[in-house]
Amino acid sequence: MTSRGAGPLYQRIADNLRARIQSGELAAGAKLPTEESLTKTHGVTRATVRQAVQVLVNEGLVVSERPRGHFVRRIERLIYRPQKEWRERPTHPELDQFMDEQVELGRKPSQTIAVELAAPPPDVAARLGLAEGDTVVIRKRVRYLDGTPFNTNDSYFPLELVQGSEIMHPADIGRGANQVLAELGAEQTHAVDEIEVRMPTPDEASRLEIGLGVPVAMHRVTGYTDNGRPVRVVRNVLPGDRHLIAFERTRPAKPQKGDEQ
Amino acid sequence: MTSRGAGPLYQRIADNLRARIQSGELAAGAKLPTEESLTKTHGVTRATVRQAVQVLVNEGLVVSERPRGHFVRRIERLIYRPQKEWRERPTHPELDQFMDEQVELGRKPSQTIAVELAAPPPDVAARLGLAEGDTVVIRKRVRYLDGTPFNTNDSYFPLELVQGSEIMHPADIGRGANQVLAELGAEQTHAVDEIEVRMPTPDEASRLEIGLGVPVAMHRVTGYTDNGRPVRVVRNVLPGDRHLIAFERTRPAKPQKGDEQ
DNA sequence: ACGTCTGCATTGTCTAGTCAATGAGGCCGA
DNA sequence: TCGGCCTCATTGACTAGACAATGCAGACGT
Repeated sequence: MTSRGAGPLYQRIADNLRARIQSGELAAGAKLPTEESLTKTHGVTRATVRQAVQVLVNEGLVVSERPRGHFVRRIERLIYRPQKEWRERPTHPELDQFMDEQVELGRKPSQTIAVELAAPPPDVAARLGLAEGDTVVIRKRVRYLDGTPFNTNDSYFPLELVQGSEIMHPADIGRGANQVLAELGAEQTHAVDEIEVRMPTPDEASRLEIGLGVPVAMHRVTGYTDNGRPVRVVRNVLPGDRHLIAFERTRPAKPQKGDEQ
Repeated sequence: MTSRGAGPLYQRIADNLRARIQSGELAAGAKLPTEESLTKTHGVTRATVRQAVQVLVNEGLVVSERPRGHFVRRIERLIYRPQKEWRERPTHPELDQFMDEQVELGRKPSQTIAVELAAPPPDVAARLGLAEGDTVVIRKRVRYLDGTPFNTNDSYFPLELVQGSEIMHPADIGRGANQVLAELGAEQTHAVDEIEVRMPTPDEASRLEIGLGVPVAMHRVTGYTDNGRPVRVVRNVLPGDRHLIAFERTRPAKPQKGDEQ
């Protein structure tokens, strides 16, 4: 009745609001009508209105700021470049490439570092060629931008490889962990990147202050030496509303037919 | 009371179920207790139980198969390799690299193709250097595996570039769209890949039969010729529960310091 | 043996309310 | 002028129901 179109009432209300968001009538940051007022305009109970709004929250379009109201989510993605690891020398040696880039844009990065010894999770164990009972050194970092958490960066190293090295010290490594690995005779020259897309676990959601309706990308890097030995696994958790992953390719010398990938 | 630990009742119930899933007590494919039985074991009304289950659905851990019950989601990810575009010659020329790989694993791929002329969406217009009022040729594909939709692959070409070519014909291009572009004097030798992580739009969700709690990766490729002209944009929509994006890197000749990216 | 029909368990939708929690803004006193 | 307190609008959590929709299995009929 209010909207033509089929489906349950809460879907129609959600469709109506979604359309108004996409059309720009409700711009990013705008306040949605209160639940109370929606009950009047659509002639349903508050429970139904709440169900409608919940749909939009789960789509990541709307955030709730209790008790101020519901607002259209603002999304600003910063560019995240996996390839930079080997591309550019940081101008601020105490930060890595990602954060370095942000400094140049006038933002204030910071990070926390913790080091622990523990058994590796199954995916890491498999990639390092270890058993799940083995011990790895884990360097856990949370990176912040302007005071809010931005992403996490957890590195896993085989214990025997980095025992006693700077990697086990919970402070920033100015010259980079790759450099330390090289000094230990395990220079990383090859890497496999994997990206997995899913909803955050409750742990991740709280560590990164991720709201409802925001998925994450898990960017996992396995680093290998020249002779194919895996020497580190990094797991980056990137909230979807804050990152745009970008990389570049140039066609190899001898081209072959390729279709529309 | 039922579980120690704080928070609202529905959260505790959700936490309880989540723990049982992660511990393996409720394995992938297992049926959750019915809402009715959960009301009894936790001493709450059905509305509260439903709220708890909804949390798990939105986390992507649980699917509802009405009216059979709720089940622990099965996840199987296939490896998706953006770099393959230029790497390997397909053994089945009528399919592209991604599907080709699946044939080898004994799965049955198929696809639908539609071609239309329309104005480009803003992100595509920006990357092709066009105005939003211009016209582009859009080749829309949906790829299926064993009968269920797997991902979508929409290519955008400037109209003047491909006018009258095979690209405008809604059938498979055996030798690949890249080859056709080359024959038109616009050989693609460089590409920029971007990956955006978000919840699917309702359109995407229905086109790909994506359930609640499953995010997507939007993999956007902008292809350039030798002299830097953008000649195509491809938008791949990859449901997160079905894909693992993978690519490889080798360190360039002159190494520079890099930190733990 | 085979199709059809019917009942049923289970989830989906919706109503009508109550009370709690919380951020913001205004009021008031020092 | 400034800090603290109070009010209030709004969302969050929960109860107690009713009825609809739908796959499946078992009964039934041919």
